[in-house]
Amino acid sequence: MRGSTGAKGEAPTINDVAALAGVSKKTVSRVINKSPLLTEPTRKKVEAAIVELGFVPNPQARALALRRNFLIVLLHDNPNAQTVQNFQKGVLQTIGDSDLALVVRPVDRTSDGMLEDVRAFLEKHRPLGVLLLPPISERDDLAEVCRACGVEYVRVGSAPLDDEAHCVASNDREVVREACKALIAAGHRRFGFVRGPAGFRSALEREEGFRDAMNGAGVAIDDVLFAQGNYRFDSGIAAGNQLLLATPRPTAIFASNDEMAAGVMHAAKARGIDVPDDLSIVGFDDSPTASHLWPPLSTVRWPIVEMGRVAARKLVERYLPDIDDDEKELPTRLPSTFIDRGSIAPRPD
Amino acid sequence: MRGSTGAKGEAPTINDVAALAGVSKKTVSRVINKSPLLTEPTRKKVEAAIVELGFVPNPQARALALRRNFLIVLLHDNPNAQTVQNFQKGVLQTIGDSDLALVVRPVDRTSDGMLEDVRAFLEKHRPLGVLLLPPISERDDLAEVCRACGVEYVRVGSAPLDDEAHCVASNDREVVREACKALIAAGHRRFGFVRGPAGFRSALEREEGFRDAMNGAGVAIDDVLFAQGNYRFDSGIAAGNQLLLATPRPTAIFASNDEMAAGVMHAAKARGIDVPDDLSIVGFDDSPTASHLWPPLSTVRWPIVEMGRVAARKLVERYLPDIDDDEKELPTRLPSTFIDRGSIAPRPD
DNA sequence: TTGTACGCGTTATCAA
DNA sequence: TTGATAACGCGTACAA
Repeated sequence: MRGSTGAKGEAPTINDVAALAGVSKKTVSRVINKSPLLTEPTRKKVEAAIVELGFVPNPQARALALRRNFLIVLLHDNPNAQTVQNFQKGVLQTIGDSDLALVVRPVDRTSDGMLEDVRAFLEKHRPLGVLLLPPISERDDLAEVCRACGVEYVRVGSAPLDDEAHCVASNDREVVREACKALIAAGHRRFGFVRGPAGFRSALEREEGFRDAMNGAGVAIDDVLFAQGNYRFDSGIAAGNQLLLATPRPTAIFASNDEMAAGVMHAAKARGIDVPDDLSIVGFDDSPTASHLWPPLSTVRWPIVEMGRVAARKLVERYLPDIDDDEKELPTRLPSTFIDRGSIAPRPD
Repeated sequence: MRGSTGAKGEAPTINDVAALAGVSKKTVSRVINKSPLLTEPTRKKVEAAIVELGFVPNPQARALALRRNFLIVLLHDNPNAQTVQNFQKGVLQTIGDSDLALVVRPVDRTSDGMLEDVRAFLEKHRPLGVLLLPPISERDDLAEVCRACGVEYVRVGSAPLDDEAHCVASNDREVVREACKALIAAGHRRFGFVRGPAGFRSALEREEGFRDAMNGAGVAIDDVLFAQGNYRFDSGIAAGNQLLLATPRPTAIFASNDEMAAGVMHAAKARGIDVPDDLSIVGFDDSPTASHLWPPLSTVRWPIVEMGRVAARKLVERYLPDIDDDEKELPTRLPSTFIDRGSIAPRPD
């Protein structure tokens, strides 16, 4: 399989190809980089030599000469492992057979030096581009750091966070509205809402969607019980305990993510409140947990693999225009899906 | 914060440092690489220049000169996102402030070209080392590819898969035995066991641990009901349905991972069998789902972050002997923990 | 203990 | 359209 002429056992270089094809290094380089000003016979000759030797361009040398590494960095501070994983999957679908590699870089949003750390990392590794996952994708100062370092970026979020070329977004507000409409259609009028952490765009969007649904159905917001959460399981339990103590008790609770919805379900079970007969619950994320719970949790699914694919293509396209030119326009909005499982039942009476 | 002398706005190079310090490039190089044969004043001079310029060695140039990239590759084909994530966390704790970067590379174990893909990837990117997560860590041919490419590797597994320098292992057999002893101590004598996929070392080790416990308690293996699973939720449901149909019904089921345990729990709930009053269940992995289920699932936790830390150190140590020389020996066995939550109850009677 | 000259494999410049 | 030659920034013989 390897180059049949790999005399010294070492990988063949551009010089070997040039010598074999009887041309100069630069011409070989032009073939590699698909320069348009090449004679067809020259190109053929070189390509034949490349195949014969099994030549593969050395990425280290290219990186040095181009002052740019063929790397995509996935920057995230995401507690949801499955989301990160699925996004990676999408990115890798895009860069699969190319020369690119994916570097994963978790960061600590609570750290003071975070911004400087990222800047140092980017200046050191000079990646082609950066992919930003929420919640840190929401920070404009991070995007600014990327620009300052001359590194392209694409941000992923619950709603558009930047111009079309630099973001990929879900439609949290609309899909939450739709999910809540399902609760309303089941007859519910007494609602609880578990908020996501303050300052998170996703938390804001989901709450807006919830409010839209309430308004649309003529449910007074004043009658809705709100509880603050932080996207984690424990905060869901606390919120559930708080909401389920109220009189009259809500018959339906929307939690801004699945972890908290699972917590609400815990709180209900611990109080002998049956889900869904006494209480309907809807979450957000379609985490693995959602389908494993009993009853299976109705929730919302981001098209996260697709988002990874698209985000990576937005990033890579301008550097590797040969990737799949003839493809459709790259969307900025990738709509989420409401998945109605078993945690919604008609209002108890 | 940047070098105050960064005249052209470009990053300072080793030449700038040499010029400022009044020494040669090589001397600067020696300082960077901590060569022992340097005068103290020379070193000080150079270090002062480095700080003044804010010089950071260019990794691309180093990679080219050393014919080696300062990259660690995490190779995995692991369906458990949380495991991968936590392992990454551990790896990053080790390489945190160094020049290293972590490249994540999912592979498809079912693909024919997998081995060649990995080889091509390694030859192209020339990483310092590779970290292998189960189940692909169990494949000796993959380790062989690493050796052939001159790339160091460390394998992670349920039991030692290689010599001490090249692996980090849990003690699945022992900890499963311990977990099952808890079931026996609760009075259970009629067991069901849900197997992991055939050919997986982890599946084998866990079954052996289960058998050890049965033998130790004088429970005849012939009286145990076995069901085959594939580590996925659906197979857990199927296995649960199969086991719970038997007469007499098992009062305790050990599932070889949490996903399948959740499936068993589903099957039980769907049949109106109460967990844990009618049926005790134990899983393995301590996935996020485990604590979110109702009742919370008793399970086993790998010290996966620690494993990532140790595995990375085993890999990096010989290349960066200055990392933390004065640390303790690096262990090969990192014992797992049995976590008894709410899914075990005394045998019903 | 330090410096000189060259190599690593690719791309860029600019002339032919 | 092609080629000779010089970067790119660092490491290593080998000499001093």
